Amino acid sequence: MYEKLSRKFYKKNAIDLAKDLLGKYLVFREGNPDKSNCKNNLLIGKIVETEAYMGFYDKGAHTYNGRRTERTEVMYGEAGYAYIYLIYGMYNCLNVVAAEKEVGQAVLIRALEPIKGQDKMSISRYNKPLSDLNKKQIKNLTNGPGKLCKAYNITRDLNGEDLTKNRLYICKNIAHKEKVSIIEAKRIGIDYAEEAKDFLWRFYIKDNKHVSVY
DNA sequence: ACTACGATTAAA
DNA sequence: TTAATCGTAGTC
Repeated sequence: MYEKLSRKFYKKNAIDLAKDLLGKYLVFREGNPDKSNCKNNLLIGKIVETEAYMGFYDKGAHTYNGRRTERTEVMYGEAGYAYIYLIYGMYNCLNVVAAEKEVGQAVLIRALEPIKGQDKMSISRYNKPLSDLNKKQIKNLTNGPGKLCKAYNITRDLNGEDLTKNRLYICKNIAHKEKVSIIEAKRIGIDYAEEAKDFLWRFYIKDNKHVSVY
């Protein structure tokens, strides 16, 4: 019932991709993807919140004004690859590269609703089994860009990972097609971005309880 | 080489 | 409201 998104799906501007990714499923296989027992290592979360970073004219984007460095190189590459960077010296953020090559757009994955592997996520986040977590900790498993990377054990050594391959990828549910109501809001944490800080380029599923800050 | 700071989080 | 924590990017 889950079907992996194709390269073509990602080849659109970051705003459209950010909206289209809502309600899709982020899947990560820990360990060796080729092993037959890999179902035990599967982490799945529904994407409930995203932000679009639109490249050249977007003062909030790492690629603003054509800025091109070793770090941002992946953003200028082909769509459907993971751009992962370290923020505030201690948290990783996962992005999906959008649009055509050389455009420099990406979508930040801001929050997930845990679907499968919550026990593993709990260990990664709190170094404690799920049964030992309090209500707040359960709510906070994956409701932020740094939190979901911690829960999935996603770090920068997965930077540049091809999301059409078998380790980290995104699926749609073809058995159960869900209509998502999308709320548009200002992006978070880019107060320095002048006029761009007010653009409504943050998107989340209406009424979903796993969205990050309101 | 030196420095300022960030697409965040958790705790006070 | 604030500290934590270090790679990145810009400057010298």
